[in-house]
Amino acid sequence: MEKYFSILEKVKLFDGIEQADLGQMLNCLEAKVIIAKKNKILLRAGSKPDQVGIVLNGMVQIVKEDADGNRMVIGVASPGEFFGEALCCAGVEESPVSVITCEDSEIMFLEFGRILRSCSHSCTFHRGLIENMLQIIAQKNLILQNRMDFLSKKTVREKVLTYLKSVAANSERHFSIPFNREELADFLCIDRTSLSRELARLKEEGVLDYWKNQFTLLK
Amino acid sequence: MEKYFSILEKVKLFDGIEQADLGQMLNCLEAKVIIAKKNKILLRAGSKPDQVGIVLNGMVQIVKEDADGNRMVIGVASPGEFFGEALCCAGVEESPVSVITCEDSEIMFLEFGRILRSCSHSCTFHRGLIENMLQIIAQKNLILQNRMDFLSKKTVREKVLTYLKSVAANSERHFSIPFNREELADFLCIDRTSLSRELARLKEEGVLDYWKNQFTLLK
DNA sequence: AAAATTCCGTGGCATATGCTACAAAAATCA
DNA sequence: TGATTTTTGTAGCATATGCCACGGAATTTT
Repeated sequence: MEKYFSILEKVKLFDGIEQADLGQMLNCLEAKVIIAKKNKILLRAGSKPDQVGIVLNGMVQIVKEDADGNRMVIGVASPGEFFGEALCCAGVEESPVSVITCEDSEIMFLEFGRILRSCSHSCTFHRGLIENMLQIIAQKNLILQNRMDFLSKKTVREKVLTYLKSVAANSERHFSIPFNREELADFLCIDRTSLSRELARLKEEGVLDYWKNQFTLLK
Repeated sequence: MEKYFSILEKVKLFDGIEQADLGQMLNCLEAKVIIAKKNKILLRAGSKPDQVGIVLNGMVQIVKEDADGNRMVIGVASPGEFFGEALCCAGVEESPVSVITCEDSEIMFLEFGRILRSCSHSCTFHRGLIENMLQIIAQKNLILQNRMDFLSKKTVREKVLTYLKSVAANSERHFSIPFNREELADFLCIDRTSLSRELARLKEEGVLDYWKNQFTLLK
């Protein structure tokens, strides 16, 4: 297990846990590491999620399939990130999503029940784990909420402006965004060319100025 | 405090807490009840949220104001529901939302820090509280996630079908929804008449049948 | 039963938007 | 440097969609 310590250190769930305690903790949580080939199913939709997965290396996709069998990727997890935690915490019986490796990967699984319930050794880190978990999920919550703010807008213009303003709120009138055009369009769930067109209009109207991923809100 | 017990019983956060423990617990959590007139600000955007509010009676709105000062209602809480929990758990420093009474109301406030950290009396219910909190937030998470699924669709048709399928997945091909047309349109963030039009098309094409809020998916 | 209100569908209309195709610019690579 | 790929903007087009107005049906109130 020790060889994974360097990556485990970066896992948010373990924030504040002493490196020295890591070994005992993993033991207590019944940590198991599996080596998975590409396209291996780690969690099957419909089954009950009772483990939290941590990506040690490689990459996994969280996918959802609708009734017609169309596969939709709703998220990915890279090394240091994890999956299944919200499902476990919510206590769902049938997972609405599947989790699949999209590269050869190493995955660590923790028994969720062991995170919540202190073991007989009364390990001191359980409280920290739970607090971290609470914080992680709550933050995810806020991100989703925030994202809904502009997804709920009807027009392209509103979506873009709402997004840009929400970014600007945290910084200056001049700022850069972590997306190129296509990614931004995907993020806002709109067509790329419609986005470009609307940005051009906004610039022409003097509402904002931009160059590549650098934006300035005017007025 | 005792007069509030009947409503507190229904608060999810207290699931599994014995009625007999309620008094001591409220004391431990530094519960305070305030009586607020309509339009009283309970949490001001920009301030640090460190209390969880429980609506005992009346009603509150969770509102967000954009840079232009447009007020947008993003949620309400009725008796038995609470607010501020996700913000506290996430540890945000500046609340992105305000909370305002929209009727004369009675509100109970709990110190969030007291929920997380056991007090010196080592009250037995803390663990239960935290588990409840975790579950509540995680479930909210899944609801948001689910809602994003159809909000992210581009066309009215896709949004409606995705929504109806997600409802049908939990029941039969024949089912009813908890919305009338206008509410459904609001929920899906589309125009009501566009919704009616698209439903008419889908019926004509034999994709589904409906009467009021009763739907049947065909094919 | 009459009146008022809510709910729902339809038609007309302007236009915003998705889509395709293409080209210029920028970035990356050889 | 030259070639290739990626990124971005623009134009044309068909149509889906928001919006307004209206009317009928259903429901509630008086």
